[in-house]
Amino acid sequence: MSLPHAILTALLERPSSSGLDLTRRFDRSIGYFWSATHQQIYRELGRLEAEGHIRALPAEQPARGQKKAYEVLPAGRAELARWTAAAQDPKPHRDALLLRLRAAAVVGTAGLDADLRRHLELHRRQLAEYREIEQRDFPAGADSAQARLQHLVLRAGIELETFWTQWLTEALAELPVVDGEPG
Amino acid sequence: MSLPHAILTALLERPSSSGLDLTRRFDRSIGYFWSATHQQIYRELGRLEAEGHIRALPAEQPARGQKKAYEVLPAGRAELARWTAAAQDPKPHRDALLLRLRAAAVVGTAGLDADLRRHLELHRRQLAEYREIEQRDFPAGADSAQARLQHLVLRAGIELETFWTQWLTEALAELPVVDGEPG
DNA sequence: CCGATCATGTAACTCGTTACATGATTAT
DNA sequence: ATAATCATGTAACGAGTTACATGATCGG
Repeated sequence: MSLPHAILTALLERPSSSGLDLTRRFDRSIGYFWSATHQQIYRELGRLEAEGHIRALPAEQPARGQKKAYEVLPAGRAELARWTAAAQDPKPHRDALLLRLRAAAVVGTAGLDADLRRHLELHRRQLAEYREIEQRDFPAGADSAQARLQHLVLRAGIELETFWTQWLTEALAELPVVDGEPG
Repeated sequence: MSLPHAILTALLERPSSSGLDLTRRFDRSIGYFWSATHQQIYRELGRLEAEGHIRALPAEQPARGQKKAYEVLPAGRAELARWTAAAQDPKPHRDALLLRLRAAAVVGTAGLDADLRRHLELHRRQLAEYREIEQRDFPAGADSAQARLQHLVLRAGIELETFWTQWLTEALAELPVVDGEPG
């Protein structure tokens, strides 16, 4: 149950955003570690409004096709603070790439290298993007408490992408030696 | 669509496993990077059998409560090989812990440290477990192609857990300075 | 016999995904 | 006008989760 809290966070970071505004920010920013489609976001905005956690800003529009901006209500901010401090078990991992390598150990690695190279390239691009954001938004020097936390989260992204580029490079180096169908 | 392929891999690694055998191995081993509950596994075993990818070993038992062992059929092995080599886009990330820190940047970090310490301890234990497995199953020396791939996957787990323990330590070091509700 | 546990399954629900529908606004 | 795109939704489905049901086996 994290999507409503992701939306509350995004709405507090930028009040009076619309569904589409939020959708765009779930393609970057917040979306780097919690993705969501516009269908999910509209559904969840409806629920959050029904629960009294957010409200649509008054604008007497007949809805469909018209922009609709929201703001977080005190109850929504309280719920987000509660959730942030609450104990939560880490979700079990699911990584299709690691699973594929384990499968390749059984059925062979034929044809696998092309997609590994593609993934390596994707991770390199993501890493470059994170580093640009870091230089733009977190230049060296005095930071507010808020900025330090945001920078910490960004560094997690940078270090994870760094890991994946290194690991994929290593995997590709091991692959050709192993090539060909066994059995 | 990775669960059926995770099951095919597990079944090829150890043929004539039952649903419960598989369930137990999805709590470790394969489950370290693709978790699944017994309900998911039984449902998927039914589908894989209906598709002709696996078959129940003959044992004339009336099913309910009786052990039922499966083996992978040639069509299942072919499907696994196809899936392993096929291009697949990486799934968008979802990390509740990073989301919580981003939320904490907005609503404050009060009460967050306890759960961060708990997560740190969990990651330390997981790392220790991976290192034990490495020493037990991959001692230094000549490896088969299969063992080298399996070791590569395990090293990914080790390096990811290493990252999280370091990052959480850093996060906890930054936290107290920031403490208290803003606003 | 009886409870614990092994083993297989059903049912109901939520979350996420994919495809499609509909109205409003803007540029040509 | 009309095509593109902005903006908000509906519908159907599949994967994953939680709670429960049922039969078999084994130790006391």
